[in-house]
Amino acid sequence: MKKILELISEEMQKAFEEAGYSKELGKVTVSNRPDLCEYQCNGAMAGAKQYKKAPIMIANEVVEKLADSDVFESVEAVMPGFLNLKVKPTFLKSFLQGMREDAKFGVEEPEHKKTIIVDYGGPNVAKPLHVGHLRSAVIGESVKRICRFMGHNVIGDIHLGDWGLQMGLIITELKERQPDLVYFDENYTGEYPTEAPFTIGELEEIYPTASGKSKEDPVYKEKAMEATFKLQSGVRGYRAIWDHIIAVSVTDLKKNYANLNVDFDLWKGESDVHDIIPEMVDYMKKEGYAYISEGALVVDVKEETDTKEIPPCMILKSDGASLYNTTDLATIMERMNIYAPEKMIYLTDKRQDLYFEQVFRCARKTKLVKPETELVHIGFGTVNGKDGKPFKTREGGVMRLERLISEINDEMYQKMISGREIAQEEAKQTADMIGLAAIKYGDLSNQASKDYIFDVDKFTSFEGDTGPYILYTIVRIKSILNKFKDQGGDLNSVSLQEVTNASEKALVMEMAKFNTMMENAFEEVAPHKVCAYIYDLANAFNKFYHETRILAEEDETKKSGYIALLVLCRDILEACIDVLGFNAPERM
RNA sequence: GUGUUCGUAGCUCAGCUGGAUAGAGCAACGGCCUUCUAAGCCGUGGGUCGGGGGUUCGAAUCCCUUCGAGCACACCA
Repeated sequence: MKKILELISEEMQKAFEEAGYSKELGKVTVSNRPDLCEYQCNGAMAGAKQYKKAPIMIANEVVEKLADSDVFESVEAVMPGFLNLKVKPTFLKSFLQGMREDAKFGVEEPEHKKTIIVDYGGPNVAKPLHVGHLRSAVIGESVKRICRFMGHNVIGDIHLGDWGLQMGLIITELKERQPDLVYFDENYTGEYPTEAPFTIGELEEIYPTASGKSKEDPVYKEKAMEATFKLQSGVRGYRAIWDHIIAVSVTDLKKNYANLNVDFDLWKGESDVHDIIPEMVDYMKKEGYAYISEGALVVDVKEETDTKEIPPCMILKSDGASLYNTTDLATIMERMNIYAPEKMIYLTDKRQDLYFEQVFRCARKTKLVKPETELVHIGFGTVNGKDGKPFKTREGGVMRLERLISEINDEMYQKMISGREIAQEEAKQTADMIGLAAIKYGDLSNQASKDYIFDVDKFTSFEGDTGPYILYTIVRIKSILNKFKDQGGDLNSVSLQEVTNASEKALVMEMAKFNTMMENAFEEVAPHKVCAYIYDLANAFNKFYHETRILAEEDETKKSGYIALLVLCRDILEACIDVLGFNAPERM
């Protein structure tokens, strides 16, 4: 289905051509002066120089050609040469009808369905999730869903940090505490226990302890590195402990991500590519891409057009060990082999911009990917507290994600139960939904690349441009539709009508922007555009709502049109919040 | 030092592929609930778009310069 601006522009372009001007001038945009018109075209001014004519003269000639247009209700030429446009209700009605009949409200299936891998989440096993993990999860999930909505084949990969020194640290600390565990007995040949010798709570305490010790004690650090090496070289007992760590940790991670309404198609980790690293390194050496520099194996990624020095991409450290780059490149290689994606989108902190530039260049240069494979890094800003510094708890510690969520949800719960009768269970469930919407919308409505202030007070006040406001609007619509059904109405038999008043027309024009907006959000990988859109749409609806008596409307045809409009509006809003990764309750 | 991102209302942010009077939310002030959920709606005040040049009929938007802030610059991830 075409976009509304395309249809309007086509009509305008025809008029420009008929008047003897280039059709490119007929580009129409949404008006930035809604008090004057609905859409505008500035082509007359752009063409003035080319045709050596006053813009207003060109504009007047174009106006004449549009005298009996099916699209425009009015076309006015205004000094110095603006073309101010209003569209006909019949035109809007048929456009909206098209949206209504389409499962994706006018978003077309792509000509070519791409396979896209979204790499986000990136938690380390055995470490609890904290606010820093929030953005990757929330933005990544939304990016994944936007791509999916656009009709592509999308794979979300959590890309666990499960293979580095941290694993050696945990194993070392475990050995210090429980040296008699069977895993540390080199002569043991039997089966290892199926139960892990620790809980998630213990694991989360062990890691920071071990990490602290290794920073102060070189001997301890040496042990941890040795343990890491033993693990990576396949020592049985160490692998068995590692399996436990992963199992315990992943179970906990799944629970936490589920609370955020985030789910991954792949739970791959750095460990998954460990075995193919030698193969990749050999290939890079053999093809002459990689060489030894200052003891380390590197690939040059400089380009002539660079305005700055780009350091080479390091493949192996001078001690021969692999590093982050190595696993990322090996992961790219593996993904190309298994899934052959046409696009890979990475979500990490924006401080890793240069790093990903190096990795992407290296992957291209060494032909791990095809020349046309798109590699995209979306770097997001840090989450700061009200003071502008990285977000902390009131006591100054790192804020765990679980705690953050429960604090917000508790606030929502209090709001739910104050001054009204509601079952405790329903209040709890609804509070959780609203809390999640508050957190996610609060994050997503900011541009990903910017740092943002995570202000708990702001999030729990839920007035204005917030997730709860969006949910509230949806709930309002649902409530009206439910009443309509209670009064014997049938949602399937209502039909759209031509708009009759200003706020209704404004609402319809907002709804009509949907496919344009979604395509734009996809192309720019920008969930915040979806947020901005539903905020505008919710505003347009609420204004319409206040000016219009819907259920009390006596003209049945008109009422039918209102209800049809509400159904479509609800469906669009719900499609949008689904893409953002949250849902609306029935009541709130 | 080099590169990079950014600087818009008291605060948090949109707008940036050039268009008419620069927009929201919060905060402040004032209206609107016997009528479809007031977590809402309507209104008032608040700006040299960091500064200075330039391109253009027209610049918050593009170019240059300058000031200020954040971040990154091979053996961490």
